Amino acid sequence: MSAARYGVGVSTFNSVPPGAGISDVARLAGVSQGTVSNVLNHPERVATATRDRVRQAISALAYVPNGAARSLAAGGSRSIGLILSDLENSLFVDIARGAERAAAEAGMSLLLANSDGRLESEDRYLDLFAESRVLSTLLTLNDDQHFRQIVGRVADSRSLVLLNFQVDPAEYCSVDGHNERGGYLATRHLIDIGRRRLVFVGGPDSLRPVSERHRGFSAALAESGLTAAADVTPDWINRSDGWRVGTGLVEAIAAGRIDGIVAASDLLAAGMLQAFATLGRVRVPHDVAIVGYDNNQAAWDSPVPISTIGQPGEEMGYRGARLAMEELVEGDAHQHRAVVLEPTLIVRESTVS
Amino acid sequence: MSAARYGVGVSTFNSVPPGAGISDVARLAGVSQGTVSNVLNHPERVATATRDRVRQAISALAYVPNGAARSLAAGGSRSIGLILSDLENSLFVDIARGAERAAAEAGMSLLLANSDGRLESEDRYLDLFAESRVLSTLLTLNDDQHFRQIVGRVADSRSLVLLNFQVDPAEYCSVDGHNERGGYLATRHLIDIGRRRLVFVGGPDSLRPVSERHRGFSAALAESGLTAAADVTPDWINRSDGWRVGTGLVEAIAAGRIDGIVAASDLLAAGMLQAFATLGRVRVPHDVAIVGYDNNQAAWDSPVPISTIGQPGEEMGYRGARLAMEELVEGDAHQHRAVVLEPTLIVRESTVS
DNA sequence: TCGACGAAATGGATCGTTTCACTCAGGAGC
DNA sequence: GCTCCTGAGTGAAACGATCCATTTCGTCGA
Repeated sequence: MSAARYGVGVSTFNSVPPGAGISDVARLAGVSQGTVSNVLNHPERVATATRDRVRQAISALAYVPNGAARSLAAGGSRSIGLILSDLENSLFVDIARGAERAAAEAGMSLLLANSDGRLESEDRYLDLFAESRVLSTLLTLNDDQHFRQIVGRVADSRSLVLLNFQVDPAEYCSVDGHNERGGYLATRHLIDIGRRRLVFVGGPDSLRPVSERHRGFSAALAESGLTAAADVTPDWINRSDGWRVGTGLVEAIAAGRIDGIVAASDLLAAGMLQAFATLGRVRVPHDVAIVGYDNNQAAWDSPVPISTIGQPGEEMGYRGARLAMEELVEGDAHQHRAVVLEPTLIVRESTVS
Repeated sequence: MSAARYGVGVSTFNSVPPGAGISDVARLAGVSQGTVSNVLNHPERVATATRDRVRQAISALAYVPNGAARSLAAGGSRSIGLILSDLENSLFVDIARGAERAAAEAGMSLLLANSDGRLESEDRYLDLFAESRVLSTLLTLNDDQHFRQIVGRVADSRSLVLLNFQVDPAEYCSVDGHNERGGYLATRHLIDIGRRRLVFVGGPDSLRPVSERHRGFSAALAESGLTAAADVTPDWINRSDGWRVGTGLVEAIAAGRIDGIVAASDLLAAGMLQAFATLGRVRVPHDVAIVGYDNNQAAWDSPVPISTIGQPGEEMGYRGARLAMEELVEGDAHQHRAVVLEPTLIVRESTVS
């Protein structure tokens, strides 16, 4: 978090005509400012009659409390920030929904931002949130490098909770899906339906969740005395990477050297499926069974609905926000925690017809 | 916008330990507060040497300006708010991206909120944004009723721009896709490829965009001297509605009474496609050609990629934010405008094989 | 009748900035 | 040598709430 952004150009916007302030309300209701403030924030301290009078004045003047003044005087906002790394991915939308629910329950509000996975945006929003004095920031992450860079700059003690990324509880709180178990479940499922020549189609090892899923894959194989039929590492985990990889695998599948694929993401799986469908030499699940990961829209929208590992996105968001709040309440006594959520296997037609 | 939300329960969070303030920086750099403020906001007013000294002090203390105090003193924030009605729909994600770009270009920031299409959430966030004194709010809308309810409560003069919804420029600025033209384009395309027995699968008429698309459909038919083969009005425009409708249409299609469908949304189209695939009596596009609307992920992820009408979502967000800013700059001289963007036909395999 | 008490309301200090009227050097022009 | 500028920096008054120590007042018990 850089200490400041210098030289913000100041263009000239006409500011909003100031509406009624708390003092106007107080005058109209014939009470002091303090009383109006109490009606707003501690209604129980104010006698019913007074309260009603004040409320009437409030509506009459269409008074809207000034959040800035409130935060300043109260020494902090009542909101938490959430920086999402990919709004296209429905997992993150679920996370947002869960976090918002937790915030609403606690009477707080949630500020959203979309970093599109770009380090500089993550940075910018971290700054912005710091300036807004949000009580806490939730940050979704999937890249080890980003993690290192970011935490290097988070100098202040404001609380930070990482989502979709597990870190040493000595450093931060985090909420993550159990990626290793997910990889295991996917692989186990393929083995259970009789597949033996399995491949893990992953992505760069810098993507932490991917490498963890890979570990689960290997564990399941080892457990059954199998070894991987091949190892495939696309550049990234998007649909187009799946397409490329899929094209490259057709030969091996047609030749019977591969009969099951664990993909590190649904997009990857969907891309492969498209490649297979286009090239036409491989039928799913007959010739090869595929399991994806994340339970994205892409998974059930696919030509052949894709079996996948469901991540509890909403719960991830909810737990993350709760964790942030606990951290606030407990203060120095707080011990960071790494919450790990269980993934679930969702069987669709890409593995059993 | 209700004047206030009463009785917000106040739970007790430990507030963030206050960091260095502007006066600490000033002291360390040996200048006045005013000068520090100038370094931050009007660097050109400060001599280079002084400027550097101040900046050093800023990093040394890890000073982060307090946004609340800033907004309070400056009489307004430098952000605009955007309330999205459906994060699952990629159109809205595009809108967010466009709005953010416009904001960033102007040195402003964008506050996001997801209303999930619920009136009460739209309301709550409108309130929240009003308290945050955002300069302007962008609101995506698709329902006539919501529109009426909302504007009834927006009492203050703060600027509001409506997205994905066209209104009388006497009332508000708005940016919308040209839905009638979109409906026309879709229908024209079907006619051009030789289909004659066409159906519009819509949704409740309260959904403004839907009824407009329907108008375009009718216009295209009339132009070619055709009449609609049937009229279908599902309860809503989601995948499940498509499924239901699709099931109901199979008979007519198989009998050759329908050979082309214009769907009011891609989800609707995708649902129908799924129904057809499952029931197995109808082939797309051989027996029936389908055009969707929105160019969602669902459209290209579908078993048969769906021809669709693309909405310029990113541009919609960008133009909306620009409009909001113009409104701010022009002040009273401002004339509301209704920007209407051209949709484009995207041909995929659901209409031509 | 008086004092004590508690609930209700008061009013001013406070939060951390921005803004603006001002002071102050020092250089240019006459 | 005098005035007049100009660019750089100062310092205190807002901004609009919250907070809290204090005052007011009605009631109750003795």
